[in-house]
Amino acid sequence: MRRRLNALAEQLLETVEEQGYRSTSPRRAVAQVIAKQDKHFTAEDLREQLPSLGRATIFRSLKLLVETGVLCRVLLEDGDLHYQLSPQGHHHHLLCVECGSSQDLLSCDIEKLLQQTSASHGFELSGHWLEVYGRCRSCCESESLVELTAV
Amino acid sequence: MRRRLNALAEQLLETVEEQGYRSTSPRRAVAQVIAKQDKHFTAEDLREQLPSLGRATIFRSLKLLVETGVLCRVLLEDGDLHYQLSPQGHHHHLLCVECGSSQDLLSCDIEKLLQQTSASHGFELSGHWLEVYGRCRSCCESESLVELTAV
DNA sequence: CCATTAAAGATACTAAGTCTCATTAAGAAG
DNA sequence: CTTCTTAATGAGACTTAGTATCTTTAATGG
Repeated sequence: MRRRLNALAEQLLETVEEQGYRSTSPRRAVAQVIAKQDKHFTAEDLREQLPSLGRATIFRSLKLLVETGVLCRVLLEDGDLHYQLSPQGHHHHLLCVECGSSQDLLSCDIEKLLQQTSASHGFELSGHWLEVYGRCRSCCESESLVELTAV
Repeated sequence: MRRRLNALAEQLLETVEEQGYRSTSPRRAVAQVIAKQDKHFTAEDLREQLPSLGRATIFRSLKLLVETGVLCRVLLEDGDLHYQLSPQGHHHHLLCVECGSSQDLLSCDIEKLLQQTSASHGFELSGHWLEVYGRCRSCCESESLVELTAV
């Protein structure tokens, strides 16, 4: 009995199949669970939600999904690396240090700036990794709410 | 017999002492070896150069040195984290993907840009992590040399 | 010079990931 | 629908980076 996948999970699987990989039931399960995550996650998070899958399979799936561009890795402020769904192509993350949510920054305006800075150091730019930390709108708002209520 | 420390190693140690930590012989040894590194390194690199020190001591020293601001962690393109000597305060790295060398970028001009971008997403910026990858001047030059010689 | 206490060393443990190898199951072909 | 090939899985050993615990050692303040 092949469980019904939601639209997002189906899309992930398709991308994998398009690249010539098989659509197996462990991969369907992983896609399903990833589609449900509402923030960045670790391999261990998936494992807890998929106790019947082999540990290696989960790591292999994650690796595959990163390679196919479906997932990306996020660097947390403390140096931990987590995974999350990735919009196609180059992008950055606004990571909320309070609730852990993350927004994608699709337009990367720093490229020009980096290009100049690099060049002035005799450096031939080939890439960069940028993560931005702070507090998201809703965390900012809920704090003002607390302040108001406290008065 | 307290081995003579070079100036840089002495400086590292001083910073540690200033923060109220003891100047022990393992810490001197670690400082000495770190001062000699010409590029970013791992705990394992230190361990090979200091086989007589306990493993935990090396990790504890690294942690201490990062906390005191003497060292910083560098994110390589593949997600590996290495250590390297840190100029005081906020900075970024230009990492050469060919020879592994790294230059520090002390002026961080992206702050303003990030501030704007964040604000437009209702995001209250508190920090960022940026690594820049490419090829350093000398790697670029040695390639042109090869090309010239090949002709 | 001694007492206090931080730090070291040994070692077990955890977390994240890879490797090997025997078994299973996609999916292409008949 | 069955059969074949080969990719993928699962189990489990191994690796790498780091932490925790606990006993012993040694830095420094008095």
